Amino acid sequence: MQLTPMIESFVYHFGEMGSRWGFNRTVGQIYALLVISEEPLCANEIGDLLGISRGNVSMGLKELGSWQLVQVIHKQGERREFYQSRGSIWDMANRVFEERRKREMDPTLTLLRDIMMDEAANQEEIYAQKRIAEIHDLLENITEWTQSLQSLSPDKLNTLMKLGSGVGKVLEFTDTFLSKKEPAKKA
Amino acid sequence: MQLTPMIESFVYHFGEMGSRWGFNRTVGQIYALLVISEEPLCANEIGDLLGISRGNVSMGLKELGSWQLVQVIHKQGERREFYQSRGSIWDMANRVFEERRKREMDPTLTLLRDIMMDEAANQEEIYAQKRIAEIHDLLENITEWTQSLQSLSPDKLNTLMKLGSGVGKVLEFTDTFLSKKEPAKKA
DNA sequence: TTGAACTTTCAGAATTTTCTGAAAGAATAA
DNA sequence: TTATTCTTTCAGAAAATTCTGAAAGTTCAA
Repeated sequence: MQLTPMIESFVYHFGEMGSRWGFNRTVGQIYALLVISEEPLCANEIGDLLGISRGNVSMGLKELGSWQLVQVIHKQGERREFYQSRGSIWDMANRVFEERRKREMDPTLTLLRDIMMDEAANQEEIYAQKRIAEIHDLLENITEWTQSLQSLSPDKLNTLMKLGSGVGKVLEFTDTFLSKKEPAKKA
Repeated sequence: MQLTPMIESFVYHFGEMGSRWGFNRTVGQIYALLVISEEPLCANEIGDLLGISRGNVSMGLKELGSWQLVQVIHKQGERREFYQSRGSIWDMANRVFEERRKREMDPTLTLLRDIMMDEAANQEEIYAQKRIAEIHDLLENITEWTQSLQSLSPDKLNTLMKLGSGVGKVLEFTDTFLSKKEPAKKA
């Protein structure tokens, strides 16, 4: 594999973006490389292509492993380990969401719940709790919603995405539909 | 306003989370403070409560302003400026999404499109372009989808969220509905 | 069991990000 | 105008993060 200008610009940009998704630049670059490489790559090759140390590659791959974004391949008669990105683009997006939820949303929800259970000591805390409850409800909603989207088949997810704002029209209709077919389901 | 243990734990946690949402710890803390304070706060008070320098507060407020998350209040007979969080929790979440989309998704989509336009120089680049196209399509889908969600009324959004995985059932039904009422809409 | 070929770890170096505080700027009142 | 009270800016300090490379660890063939 060689780093042509095209591939280079993709890898570098992905590196910058990576830091927004919860991992650092190098990790992003390593991942980008594995995603666009048809062949699995070994650690040395990754280090050479990106111009980073062997140790750094090792750390990066470990991190990507913990996100379940890469897998190790063993080649016939090779002692080295080769690395490959796992699953389809959709799977990857799902894993990133999932992982971020676990690492960020869940602890936040826990903290907010704890605070909501505390006895408010004064007027200020009463107001604070009210706001915190709003935030908690919003995050909980979003969390549950995204989780249920993830459980949808890729096929249905796609339909939903394609609907875009058309989802508004469907909803107008849905109220009646749901209340007839399944009274008091959740809302 | 005083930093009771309850409020402190909220503010600090929000600070940590803030960095995940595109701004740094201090900015997150300042924002948390403004969100749970019923009264607008002045810059000095914020600095004192958080134990950070006056200059840092100024930078933080500027940043939050650029995200349109805070607004300045002028009090009768006061020379100081007071700051307040803007809008409801939903509005805030929307602004953060919006801002991140502009800063991260849009540039990425542009880059990916550029790469897709390039002539592939060899087999490797052909494969790379294929993958890049997949990523592009996914991101574009997500971007359009979230944008159209944002244009929904809070009311409808709420219904949608509450639906959770029930959305799957609605979809089964939707195919027929949409193709009858609006043939060849988008999907 | 040894040695070759690899991987991982981690202390300290390098880099990047954030923060401070002094100085400059702005608004207002007298 | 000047004095006062606030805000902003930004160079350099401090802190946090990331990276390197040498050493230790692992695996396997012979």
